[in-house]
Amino acid sequence: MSTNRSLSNEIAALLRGEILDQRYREGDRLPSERDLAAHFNASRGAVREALSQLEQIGLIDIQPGGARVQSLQSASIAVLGPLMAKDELPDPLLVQQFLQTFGALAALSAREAVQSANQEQLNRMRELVVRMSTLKSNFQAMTQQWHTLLELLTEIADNLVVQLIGNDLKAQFVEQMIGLDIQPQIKKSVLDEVLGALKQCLMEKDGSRAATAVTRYFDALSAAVAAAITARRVELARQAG
Amino acid sequence: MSTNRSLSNEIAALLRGEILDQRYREGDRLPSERDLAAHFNASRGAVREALSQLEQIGLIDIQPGGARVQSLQSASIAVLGPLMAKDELPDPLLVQQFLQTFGALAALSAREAVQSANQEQLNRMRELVVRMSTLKSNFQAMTQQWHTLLELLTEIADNLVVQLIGNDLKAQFVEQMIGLDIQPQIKKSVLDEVLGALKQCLMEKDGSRAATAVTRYFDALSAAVAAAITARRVELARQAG
DNA sequence: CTGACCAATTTGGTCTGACCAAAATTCCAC
DNA sequence: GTGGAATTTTGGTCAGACCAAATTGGTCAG
Repeated sequence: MSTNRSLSNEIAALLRGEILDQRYREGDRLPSERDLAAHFNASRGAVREALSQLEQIGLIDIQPGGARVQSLQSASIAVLGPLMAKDELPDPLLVQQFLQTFGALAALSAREAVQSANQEQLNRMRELVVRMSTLKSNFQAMTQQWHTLLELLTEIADNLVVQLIGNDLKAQFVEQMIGLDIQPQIKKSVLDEVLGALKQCLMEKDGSRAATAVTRYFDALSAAVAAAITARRVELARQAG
Repeated sequence: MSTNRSLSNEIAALLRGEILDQRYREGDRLPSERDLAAHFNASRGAVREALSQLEQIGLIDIQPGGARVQSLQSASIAVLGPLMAKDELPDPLLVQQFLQTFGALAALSAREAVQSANQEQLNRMRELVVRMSTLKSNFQAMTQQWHTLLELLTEIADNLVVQLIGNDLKAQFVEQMIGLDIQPQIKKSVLDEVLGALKQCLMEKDGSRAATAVTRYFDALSAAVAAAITARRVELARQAG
């Protein structure tokens, strides 16, 4: 997807980077399509397609008379990926917010899934949770299990809105994070609590408590990941300075 | 935004509608850009910009050799608006899922906002909740207050990810709903419970309970709106038949 | 000097026709 | 049949042109 190296995509990426770097202020006019074409040594058509992409994600507003930069707050999710990839390490706060938000949606899925699941689905979920309990020491493997569980939850919950948002979030986030090889430290006690609660919820078909447990996990995860990124940032700064 | 009546946007809307109407199956090849240009009596450039839009929202995948339709499940949020506007009345289930999801994000905002608010912000929130208590009988006015409260919550919570998702959701949803003039029936007892809980949470700075209260409200709201839409559908069918 | 009005210029939207590289298709030899 | 080469189709890009709307700049009345 991001590996699409067409010229218009490259131009879009460059302009997007400049806007996210605040090199234009909100409301500023971008150079005209003809100027941009000359600047990038491209045709107007290629520039137009690039600008069209930026308009789709809400970064600019194209009108006869000129394209204007819009405020980041009014953009769409699609800016998150580039925003996080801007620097070598993503902004810890942004990552934390990202995981918290993802957690909120996962909690909703968990609630609905547990409430509406049939016995066989409950068993499948339970299996996954049990298997996770045996992997507490291996973060990588456990994360894999979490992915599987979350997929199962969204499948059972069958909420198209959550699914679509999840698509966008994953597209923006996952490819950024896998390369970082972050090893967050989550307290074993929290993990035990979460997994234990999940097991019980599955037996009692208590969706609300399942949501609470998932929220608890993502709270811990987001805090731990943010801490890990901050630590690495400090380390990088020490090496550089 | 949607009123942009440029040719390429019209073509994009038409193709989008055809895809959402399942007139192409997942994996099917769209007609070539040249064929589409001839079909719509437009130039290839205009068609290309339209296709580029559809690719951005994940409905199609453009590759040398042809553009292929992707599964709806792998698309982006931007398809929700057109999907709901497809028929005269939106799908009740989709609307319900929409409001539930929105509620989950609102609950997250509420939790973070209440936890991190200073005394002045707490007072402002409290004011809004109190005012809402006096408007229980007027759904329209109370909804307005809810909007204000949610805006305040997101502002205080200051979570960019939630904000961006909220932008997208509102862009897809609000303009569809305001025209419907739905009057959902929410039990007074639920409203009392929610508002009372909120008041108490604000005094005790209990973010988690605030989240629970917001969730409770949106659960009731989504069920009521879905019921209202279903009722109107039945009525329409009766008139038509 | 200010503000309203008008003309010239700039800018986005579209069209036409062309070329290239990669994918898809066809066709042929084995 | 089957595999591979040749052909066609398709997306990506370029160049130059025209139109309508918006911007800009100048002009003139107050």
